[in-house]
Amino acid sequence: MHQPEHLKSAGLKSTLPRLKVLDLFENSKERHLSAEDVYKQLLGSGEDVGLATVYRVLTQFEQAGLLVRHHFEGGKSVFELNKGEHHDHIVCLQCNHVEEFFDTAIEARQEKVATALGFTIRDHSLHIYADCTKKKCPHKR
Amino acid sequence: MHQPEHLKSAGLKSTLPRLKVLDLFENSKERHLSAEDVYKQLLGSGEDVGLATVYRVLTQFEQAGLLVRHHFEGGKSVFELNKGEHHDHIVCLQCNHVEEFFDTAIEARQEKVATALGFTIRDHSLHIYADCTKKKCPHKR
DNA sequence: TGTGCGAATGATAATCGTTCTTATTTGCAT
DNA sequence: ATGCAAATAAGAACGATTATCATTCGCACA
Repeated sequence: MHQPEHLKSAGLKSTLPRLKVLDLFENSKERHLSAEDVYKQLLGSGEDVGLATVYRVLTQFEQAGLLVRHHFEGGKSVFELNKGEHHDHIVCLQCNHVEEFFDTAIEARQEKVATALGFTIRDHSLHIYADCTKKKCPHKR
Repeated sequence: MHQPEHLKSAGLKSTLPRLKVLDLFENSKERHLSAEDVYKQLLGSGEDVGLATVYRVLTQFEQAGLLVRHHFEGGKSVFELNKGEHHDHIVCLQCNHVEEFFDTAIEARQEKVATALGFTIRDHSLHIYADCTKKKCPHKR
């Protein structure tokens, strides 16, 4: 059920809080979770973790490449499992659900634009904030 | 020198702090300023404004459409004069200078992607974080 | 040109997300 | 089993931003 190997290969000890957090990301319905989300869900599951530990673990996982951090509007960081391939995000303004997408043309144009301006891209983020066109927003929050 | 009309047409009283802030954005070398930047520059010019007022004024100007707010990485909001036309940003990782660009192809693809996923775009932000390719970063900070 | 009132200000406290500190506990090699 | 470095939990501290509130100011009107 748990994957201590993931942690070990990342040079991290296999501790309870770390396993719990990893588990949460692998089994949670929402791919994108904030530190607060993680903390509350763990508390709700009867786990006894400190908020500070959650923040520390998330940051460590980010540095280890297990998680990716995003800065959406609203001031709080959001994390997701690192699937390896980059993608951008559409955030539903109704329910805050996050949809992922990847568009080769957009990626290519970004490179072109940056090069033309004399820059070498290190990172980028494209966030689209949008309304779901369906009558009732289908994404459960 | 000052433009009380701008304020009046926005439904805002023409007060000293507001005129000073507007002036700063119109005459400052850097187009992109944080609340702290504005506060320090005003203090440096001998003005006696409160930090709270700076935050209040910036938010009011944003709502009035005079300024646009951006959330770059680093946790603080950055503002710029609203020129009317949308554009995206490249942030220099060396000096934090912000360069603006607009690419029709990228904008079009975004619309296409969002529509395909069943969304109507309300807003979006594309931030490219990059290194300047010149030996010495030419942008003064 | 005063005068009054509601809006705007500045000082400071409060809030929010996040990080730091420290004493205690834990994983794990021995 | 045992020891020790690493990890933890609790709470203090932090930086950016917002709220509170008593005082001051802009401005319509007399």
